[in-house]
Amino acid sequence: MLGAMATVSDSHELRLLTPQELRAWRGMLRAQAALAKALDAQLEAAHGLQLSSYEVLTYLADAEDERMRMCDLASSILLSRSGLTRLVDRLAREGLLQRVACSDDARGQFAKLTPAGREKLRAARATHLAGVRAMFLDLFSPEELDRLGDSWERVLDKTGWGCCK
Amino acid sequence: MLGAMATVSDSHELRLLTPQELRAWRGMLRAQAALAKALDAQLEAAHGLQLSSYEVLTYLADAEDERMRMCDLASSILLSRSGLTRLVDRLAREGLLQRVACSDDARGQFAKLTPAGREKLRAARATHLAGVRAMFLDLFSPEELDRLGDSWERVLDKTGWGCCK
DNA sequence: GGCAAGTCGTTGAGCGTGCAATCAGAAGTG
DNA sequence: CACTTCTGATTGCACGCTCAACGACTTGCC
Repeated sequence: MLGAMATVSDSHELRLLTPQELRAWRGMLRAQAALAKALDAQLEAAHGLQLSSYEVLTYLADAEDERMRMCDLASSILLSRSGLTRLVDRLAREGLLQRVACSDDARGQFAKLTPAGREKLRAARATHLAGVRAMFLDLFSPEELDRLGDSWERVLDKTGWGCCK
Repeated sequence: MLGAMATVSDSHELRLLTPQELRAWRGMLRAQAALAKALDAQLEAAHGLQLSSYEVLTYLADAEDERMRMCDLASSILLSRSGLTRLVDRLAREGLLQRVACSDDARGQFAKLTPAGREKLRAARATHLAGVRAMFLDLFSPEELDRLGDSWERVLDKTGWGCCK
């Protein structure tokens, strides 16, 4: 203990992280990375679908008339507009969605789910939700999940990301 | 409430996420993405250093003799071996570290911190830790941090990432 | 000792993403 | 109505990452 304190004094003007802080912080980084990679690999193996593609399909399925504007979609999944353009390109090429011109705003484009996309999502959702439960949700009680939700909200307020970059 | 239950029955064979679950899950995804981007941008702006580079320097600084084997480093920062090769290339080109042959194992390479790298890290650490505190650590009490640490540990056990891919 | 299998690090190819520039169209101002 | 300014979406480019393949070396086994 005292030994640890002594070596900490090599911080010249800076308060370093306590072990608890370090554990919470590095744990978060690793856990999130591990989760994302595991879920992505699972989805890829089972349905040949990337996590970002899955997210797009999910948002579309939940949206009015199964379609969304490109920019809304981009900010929903935290992707740049250019990144989304190409992602939608790929999904359209696979026939999972199609572009539809926007009548209100001639600049705009909708991405709209196709029947094939809806079916793909139906199949993938089972896999994905099972994974999310097994690797995350099932590890926590409802109270813990509420607390976690509160935590994220605090973080998101602080970083200021109600909307996108 | 009952209305919500009724609409949930559109899940044919599948239990969908409750609002609490959805909040905890999506919140985690967004919070982590927002944090990583904010911290990365901050470090880049202040010191022209990416988060992954910073991580490498940190691990080296904490290591015996300020050097680590390439593969250990790769698994520490959750990067593929080839990814690390190139990352170390960049850092070596900037003079922040150097490669050193390993005498025990002629296949091996060490990445070793240079004085310039040590100095760079010293400067960057202040920026980074301030950011981590402001956007994450300061938002939680010590008890909450402990609970979060426990949570990550559970997740990491479940995904099985003591070591790398 | 000699051979097979495994490991370490690097390289080439391919992919997904962000940034900056661009174009089309909308919205605000005189 | 003409003019500027802003926004939505796309494209070229550069970058960083992974995967697969490789060469160098180590380890285990007969």
